[in-house]
Amino acid sequence: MTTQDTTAADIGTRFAPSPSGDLHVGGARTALFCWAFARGHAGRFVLRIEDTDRKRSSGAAALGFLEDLIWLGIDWDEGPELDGGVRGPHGPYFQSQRLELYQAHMQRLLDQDLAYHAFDTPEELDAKRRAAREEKKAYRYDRAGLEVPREERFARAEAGEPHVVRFRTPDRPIVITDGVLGEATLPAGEVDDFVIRKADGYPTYHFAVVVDDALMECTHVLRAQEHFNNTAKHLLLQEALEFPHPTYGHLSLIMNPDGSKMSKRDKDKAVRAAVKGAGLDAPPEGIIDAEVFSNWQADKKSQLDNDDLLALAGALDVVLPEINVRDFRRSGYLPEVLCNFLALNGWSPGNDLEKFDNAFLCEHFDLSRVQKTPARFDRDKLLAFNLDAIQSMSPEEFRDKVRAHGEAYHPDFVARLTDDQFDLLANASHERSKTLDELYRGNQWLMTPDEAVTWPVTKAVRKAMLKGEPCGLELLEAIAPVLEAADSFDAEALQALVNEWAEAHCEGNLGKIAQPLRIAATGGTVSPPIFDTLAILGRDAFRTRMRRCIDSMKASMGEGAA
RNA sequence: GGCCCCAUCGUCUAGUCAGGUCCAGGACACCAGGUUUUCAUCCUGGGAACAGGGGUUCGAAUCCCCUUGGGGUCACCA
Repeated sequence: MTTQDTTAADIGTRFAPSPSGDLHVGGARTALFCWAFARGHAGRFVLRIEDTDRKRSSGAAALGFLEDLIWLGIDWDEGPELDGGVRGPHGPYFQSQRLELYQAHMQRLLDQDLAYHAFDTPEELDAKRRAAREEKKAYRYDRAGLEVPREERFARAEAGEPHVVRFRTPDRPIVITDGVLGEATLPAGEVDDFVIRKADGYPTYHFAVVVDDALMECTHVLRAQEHFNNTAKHLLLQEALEFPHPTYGHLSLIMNPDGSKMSKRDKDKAVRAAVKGAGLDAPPEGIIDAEVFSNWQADKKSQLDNDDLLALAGALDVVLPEINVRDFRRSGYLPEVLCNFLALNGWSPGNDLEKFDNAFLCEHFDLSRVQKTPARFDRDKLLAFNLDAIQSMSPEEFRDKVRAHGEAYHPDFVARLTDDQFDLLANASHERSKTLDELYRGNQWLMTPDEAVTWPVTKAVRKAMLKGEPCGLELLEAIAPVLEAADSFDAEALQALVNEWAEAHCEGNLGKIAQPLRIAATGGTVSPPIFDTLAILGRDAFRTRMRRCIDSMKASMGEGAA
């Protein structure tokens, strides 16, 4: 279990997900650790696609998660490439393309009676499983298949009778040695004669993983803790096939803050709660298909596809919990921050150090410091890390990154602004940005045409505009001509101008006039610093808005009095 | 339910393997002040944990046992 007597060049790790368009954060962390371990030991990092489930892997394999890995900064030495190519000497890297390989090793087991054909029907097995459940006992396969004589088994299989192949599990305790958890012993009888080839001829996960780890020379297998008990099966298979045992390391799961398992279903859950809260029995106009919606409502276990979920969440103003790497990217997290934070969930370098980059992780990652307990995913802390990273960027770096993010996720927003406006906005938003997405979510006032801005009289608006003597609205009317006649409309000039005016008219209290101006410019009370806000908007747009605001406020005052 | 594993502030964790320097350190969150033209930052201070019970030992967060709690797993899914 130590790597002391293995030379660094011999080390190989792999990340072996089933094909999917999205990478779950738990998977991302597993990939990150496997990658860091290989890189830190001058080893190989292999990417393998576990697509032995024909039902789930229907059609062309969706390999969108490769993009997620690349975005995170995780590269691989062997495996499929994004453009459809392949690299590495141990291919193919899709298990569905390695069937002959499995078959050859399967035959060895069959010939040696280490495995056998079994003809039980799924219905028979189901019945036995149910019976075991009713007796409150763990189900174990009863070896009914072995009651058929050997010759007959081969003959019937040869004749094409539907069957599976089961591994003949030796009747003895199994010791699992794990680089993270230490040693565990499963009592004899715990592992039954598990299926290694399905009726459709495909190997099961257990068989494929053992053959491939050996053939692809994976010396270290880091995977989720849900595989811990499977390791016993894999150890047995390795012995039967005379393969070496890799070093195993089982990583604890990543949980929600409430302790439940982090799952894509959480997104549906959040939206369902909002739908229920809003008392909706049909989708908001034009958001998603009504039939899709009602089917989704009828079956509480069903899941909406991501675009529908996003649309519905947007309409209901709920924030979806980020689950996949893609979600975090969309929310404006930086890849290096996500890696750092993911690594910190389950590993720590010690010495109270918690901010580090991937290079550091590669250099220092080791199994002995991996946490054994499940970690709850704390988005607040991730957000704080992201804030720190954004604040340490140069203005140029922030502008470029926030712009790239906008072009990907808010193209209409970016298109609506001139480059100068965008740069002003980026600079004004930098110090208050926790994510790359906030600029877009927080500045919708820039997206509204000047003639369409409205001024709802919220509590904060009432306070800034209508309270005090003189009230904000009066001040706004007083300063309007001054601003309209301003020589220059850049932030600095405006600041000088308004400051001077405030000196004369508000006893130097800038706050008295700043909020009315902000409300006039944006329709609300939140925006970047006021002079930046005005400068970004520009003189003409601001004048239009200010005049309309004054009219609107007067109108609502009239209503209030009536 | 059977089996396996685990257990430090609300959360992520340092300290545990080589028992004393730990009436337990850091970070996030929280609370109280302060800075600030809104929001967000930012600054200062504060509360907050060794799950419980037995041992071993001069001495235990650290070693052992039990209880409790948590997680995983019991498919022709991976």
